[in-house]
Amino acid sequence: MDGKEKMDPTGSSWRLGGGDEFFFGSDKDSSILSEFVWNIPAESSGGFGDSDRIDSNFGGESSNDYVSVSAPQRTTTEQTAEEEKVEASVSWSSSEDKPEKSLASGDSSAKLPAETASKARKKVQKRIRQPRFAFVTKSEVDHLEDGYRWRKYGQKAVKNSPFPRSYYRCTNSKCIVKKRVERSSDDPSVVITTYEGQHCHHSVGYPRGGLISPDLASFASRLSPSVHYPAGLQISQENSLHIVQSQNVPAAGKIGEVQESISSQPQVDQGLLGDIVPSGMRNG
DNA sequence: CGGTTTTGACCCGCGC
DNA sequence: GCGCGGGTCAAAACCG
Repeated sequence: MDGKEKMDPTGSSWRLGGGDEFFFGSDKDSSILSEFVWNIPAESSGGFGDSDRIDSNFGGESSNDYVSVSAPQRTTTEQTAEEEKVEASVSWSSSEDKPEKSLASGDSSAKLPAETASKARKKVQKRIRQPRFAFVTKSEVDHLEDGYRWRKYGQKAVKNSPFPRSYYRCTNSKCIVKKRVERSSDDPSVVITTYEGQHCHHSVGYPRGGLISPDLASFASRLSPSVHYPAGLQISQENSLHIVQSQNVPAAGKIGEVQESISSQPQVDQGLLGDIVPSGMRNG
């Protein structure tokens, strides 16, 4: 049971999903966040799901990139009015993930009998890892509204944590985005949300200029290794992320502006308009 | 009635 | 090769 410790809760960084991603622990991020002066106007707390355009390419080419973004957030306070601000730490990572996930999606095989299904399952065992990023959020609600609709498809007890981990999948059949939600065993008030993949559609919400997770997602997804960001971030290519805090971020309540700045990077968004899926996956 | 959640079983990767 | 832990499936239950 304790033969293999995959995680290192005591470390300054956490390893998840086989060590693909790093992000700052709650204890650390608090200090980090304090260095990051991401001021989000209260007016922007209109809602959690206002991402308009989630279109960006994960740097699929880059082998190991780690990006981390930290930013104080405001919850939608749907049911947690006392939760004024949510501190979030975002980290993103990508690895050689091939979009052959369609196989596992079970598109070709319509409905197989239980027998065949189990067999088919054996064949379809290529678990492809999508680029993903996680962010730590201080919130009382574990499942934060992010503008997308999710369907829970599993829940598992986490080893070093008394809290279970929930698995969600985007309800959009064409969207392969998944996310995991779990509470930090170290700080129950912290929720760790891990997104995997990219939405190929717009959120169900509407643009309101709020800072919400999809925005962060899109934001983070645009980041490329060894690139300087207006947010004062610098990403190292050495499987470890470095946050070079230096000044206030211009994220004056609108990550979208930041996206604009970032979009000037190569291979970022080619005006795909939501079709971030690799050309190979795009089935007209 | 359709969509979502629950939950146990199954599968896979990894470390030993 | 084995055991463990994580991730996913799928049927049943649940809910609006």
